[in-house]
Amino acid sequence: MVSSSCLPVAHTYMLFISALMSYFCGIIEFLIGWCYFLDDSRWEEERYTDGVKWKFLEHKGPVFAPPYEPLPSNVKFYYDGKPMKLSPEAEEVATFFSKMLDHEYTTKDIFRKNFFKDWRKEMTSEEKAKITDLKKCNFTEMSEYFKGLSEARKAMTKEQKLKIKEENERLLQEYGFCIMDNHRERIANFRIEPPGLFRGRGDHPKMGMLKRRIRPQDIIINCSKNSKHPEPPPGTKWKEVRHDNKVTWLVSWTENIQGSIKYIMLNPSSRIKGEKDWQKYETARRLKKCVDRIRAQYREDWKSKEMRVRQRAVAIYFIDKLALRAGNEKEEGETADTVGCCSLRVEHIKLYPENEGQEYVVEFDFLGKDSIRYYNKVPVEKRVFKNLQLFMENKEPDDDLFDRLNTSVLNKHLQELMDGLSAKVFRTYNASITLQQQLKEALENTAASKILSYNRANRAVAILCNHQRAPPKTFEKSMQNLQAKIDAKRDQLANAKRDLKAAKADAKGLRDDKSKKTVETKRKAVQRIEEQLMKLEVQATDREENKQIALGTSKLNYLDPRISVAWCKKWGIPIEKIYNKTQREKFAWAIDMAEKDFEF
DNA sequence: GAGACGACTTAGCATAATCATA
DNA sequence: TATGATTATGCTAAGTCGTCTC
Repeated sequence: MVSSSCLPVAHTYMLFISALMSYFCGIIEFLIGWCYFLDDSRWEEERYTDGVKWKFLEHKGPVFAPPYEPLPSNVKFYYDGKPMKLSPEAEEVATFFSKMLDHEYTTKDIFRKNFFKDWRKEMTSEEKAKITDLKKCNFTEMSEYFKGLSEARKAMTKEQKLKIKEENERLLQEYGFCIMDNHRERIANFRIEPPGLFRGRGDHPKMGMLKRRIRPQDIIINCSKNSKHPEPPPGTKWKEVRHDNKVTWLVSWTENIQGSIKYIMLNPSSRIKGEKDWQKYETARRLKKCVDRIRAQYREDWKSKEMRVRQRAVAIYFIDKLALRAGNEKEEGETADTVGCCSLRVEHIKLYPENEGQEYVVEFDFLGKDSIRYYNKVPVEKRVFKNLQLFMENKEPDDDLFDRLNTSVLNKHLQELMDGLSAKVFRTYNASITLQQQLKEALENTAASKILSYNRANRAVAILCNHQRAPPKTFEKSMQNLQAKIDAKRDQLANAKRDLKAAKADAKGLRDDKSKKTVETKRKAVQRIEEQLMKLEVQATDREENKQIALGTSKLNYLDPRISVAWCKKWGIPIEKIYNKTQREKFAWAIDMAEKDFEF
């Protein structure tokens, strides 16, 4: 819990008011709730014990995907060059494919094979008998039709767009919020995922499979007994209505691709998510206090007589030093072949006793989460190197590097070293401590360069955590545009400087007030242009350095927001320069409680 | 201890909304 | 005011990790 000194004045004041009015027993509960609504200091509310997440939960249930609208009769599907009217079920699935025609997915064999197999399941027996080859299917007319619709949407009048916006807002107000205990909370994803073709990442064996439509009878509702239960659409029933207050979800269903459960949960701005987020960073701060001991321990364990201990110790070293993920085992053939630390295979690393002037270099090359490539060459301690050589001895490339280790064993060990410690805490800790250190080291002075140095620090973390993105499609062009702007600004500056020089010469000869004033004006103009130029140059550097790096993920999930808030307060940088609206909402708890002297 | 499962966090991409500029 | 660029938001896949069962 936060110390009472952190409580905002407004909150204290409201509590005082409510204390004064406490004899109005009937309204006291309402008042407290009202106070929390107003001052947003709900992070300081008492927490439940025994895994209870809430006492009261009421919501309106999910919003279902709109029903399928059959194609107009002039839009045709062709098989083997001839138009063919499809049954509504088969047609719907065909539209999913046609909407993706421009995407690389539809050129991939696995995607096409999976799609065709599932599509055929939706066909009538006549259709099934006729449509036997995907290559003979022509979806272009359908594809053009949907492109047309999307163009039409873009070309809508202001009034039409406004109408849609209003309808969305109405839906949001009705379904986008719930009441959890005393608060009206925003729901994250109140719309059920529409049917479509599964888009797995990387070489996913199930890409292209049909993601089926979710119906009310697939839905489990979770709410409190004494709440007004959400109504299923007329003529339908929920699969189940349950009242489990040990979980935070409001709605769940089982998806058909992997058979996993999907949930509707609250928005990151909610009390329940904010508190959890805060807790996560507090655990990472506890790791800071004992990380030296843990590091000494795993270094000691590199020498252990037991192979499993040595493997564990080297794995923790990687997780700590390189911010690798834990690496759970995955079911073969069910998902893309990706790995993390514990699931690394021999083929994923190469050992160099010497490389480019460095000793004991390990080269990592593997696909991690979301099939993002991790490539890194790092020098390691001799003992680690020798251990790795040993772990790889007499193994095939596709054998596990750490054959005596899995995430369960690893996390059990970490839990023993520190309460609440698991592999992912190292990522949070190393990310946050890196940001804090880098911000301390940055010496820039102006607001613009301060923000650049913040972005640099953010970038260092993104690189550590290997958060990559595809370079934006418009990157080259936008870079050229920016360069053109910089060139123009340079010319402008040269002109302004020449003007200033001339004005100075005039003033020297004339020695009157008017020409002195002119010099001053010209001087200011030069100054202004210099500042503008610097700003542009900073922007160009920032953009270039960010080409393939995604900053958002670390900002949102790994960097203790209190570090950023404190930094903003210390240097008088508006928080809006660092966090946009959504981020400010998510980090409201940190903005509320962090002072300029906050230390991670 | 293995394996399945459930609940939750973390992730990149697509699209919508907003902003800047001609 | 239209258009293109940029940023914010939405979407949902893919991880982590604890618990339960055998």
